[in-house]
Amino acid sequence: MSETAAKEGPLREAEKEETGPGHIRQRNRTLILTAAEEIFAEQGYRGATTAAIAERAGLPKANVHYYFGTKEALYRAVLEDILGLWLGELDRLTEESDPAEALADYIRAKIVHSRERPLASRVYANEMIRGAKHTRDFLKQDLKSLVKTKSRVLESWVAQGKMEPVDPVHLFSIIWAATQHYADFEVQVSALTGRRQMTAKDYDDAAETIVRMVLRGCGLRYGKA
Amino acid sequence: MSETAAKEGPLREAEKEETGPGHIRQRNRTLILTAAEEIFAEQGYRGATTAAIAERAGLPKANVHYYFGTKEALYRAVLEDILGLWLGELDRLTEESDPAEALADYIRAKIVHSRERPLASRVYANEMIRGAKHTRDFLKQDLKSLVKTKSRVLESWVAQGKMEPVDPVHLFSIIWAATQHYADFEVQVSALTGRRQMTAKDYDDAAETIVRMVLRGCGLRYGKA
DNA sequence: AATAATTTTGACCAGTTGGTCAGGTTTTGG
DNA sequence: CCAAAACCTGACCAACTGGTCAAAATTATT
Repeated sequence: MSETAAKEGPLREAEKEETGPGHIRQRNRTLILTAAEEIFAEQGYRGATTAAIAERAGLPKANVHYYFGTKEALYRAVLEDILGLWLGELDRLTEESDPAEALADYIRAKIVHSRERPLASRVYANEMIRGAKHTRDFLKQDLKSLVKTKSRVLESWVAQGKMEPVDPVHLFSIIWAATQHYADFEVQVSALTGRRQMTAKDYDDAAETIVRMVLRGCGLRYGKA
Repeated sequence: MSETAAKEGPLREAEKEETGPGHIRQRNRTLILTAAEEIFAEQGYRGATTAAIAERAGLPKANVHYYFGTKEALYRAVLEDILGLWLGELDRLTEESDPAEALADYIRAKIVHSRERPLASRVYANEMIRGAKHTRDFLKQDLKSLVKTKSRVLESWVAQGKMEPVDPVHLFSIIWAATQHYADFEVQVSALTGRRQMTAKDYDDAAETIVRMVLRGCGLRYGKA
């Protein structure tokens, strides 16, 4: 993991704090959540064991239960962390913005996400594959209404003559599928490129290919065509 | 599951046979493999239990071990079944064929696959997410060489002036991601459309949207643009 | 310093897991 | 019809599972 190196201030981030009430709670919860994301991503929900999570976090198993109670509660906490990241990313799609620019920015941002937080993507993918039992409400309420809102933005773009009509659900599905693929199926992509890991250029090329297909698919200009 | 109703002949399929040596083996192995695909898709490798597979197959657990030995061997058998399906689908991409037609056919065929065998897709997705520990050789040998072969087809299309250059790895990645998304993330797509399940029209619309983006992304004509 | 609140953790438990096996039943081939 | 091969399965096991708990250690508050 590359350091997100902001210049060291007196207190770079809240989590840098090492005294005060609740600081132990904060630190250990973060340790456990990070470890849990790794284990859930690698093993799935049922395959993940609280013992493995505890070991990865460097804490005794009983400590994990002290902070999160049950394995399911911990899983939900991990998912909520991830969904927090997911939402609010679509902000750049507004009626005023230029469709080509906004969509391209969004796709590139999603690819950055796949590169920087692949484990989060994998936990989410696992949750969907298994039927989204813990995420039903999020899907049917938050995500659905968000997509509905953004659909109106797309409609307004079409009405303004800025782009061709496209089914919004399928547009978003394709963008999400293509971008998250590089997190979830990284091992397959790496096998095909012949490299052990994907490089920064691989991710950039992926983003540009997706942008090109999506923009032209929406009747927008990209490159020479 | 919709019946693949071919007219009832005296022996519609080999598995219809009900006598002869090995017919019990054949029937039970199929029962177990089908059940295993379901359970592995729903629960992942570690989450699937041999007891659950046995119950779904309608057989005692010991019988599962009688035919497949270990859970891992059974999992490998399921994967091999699936990979058999995957390969050979790319046959329609040849130097002589028309790129737009061939790619569109391929995408539509993949979507049909997502609709008809979503469980297979989910088992495979799970395997990739978890690092492809049982599929390394397939990826690095069979799949890689297949993509290399098809890359040359794409190159020849470009050389013939039939299409613009596109990175083949990313092209296939996007096609696979987008098409398989409708199997793996069906619950998410359904939540967004507001229907409990995707309809035949949903799959058709999905396919057309993907075809449109891919063809235009490759500098090929689709629709009015 | 004394007390209260929080945190830590080894030991423990009941239920589940993949896998085994011996002794039985059924099917097959002659 | 009979012996051999194939098939079946209840009972069992050691390892592991999520979760509990009470006593101890640490940290916060007065």
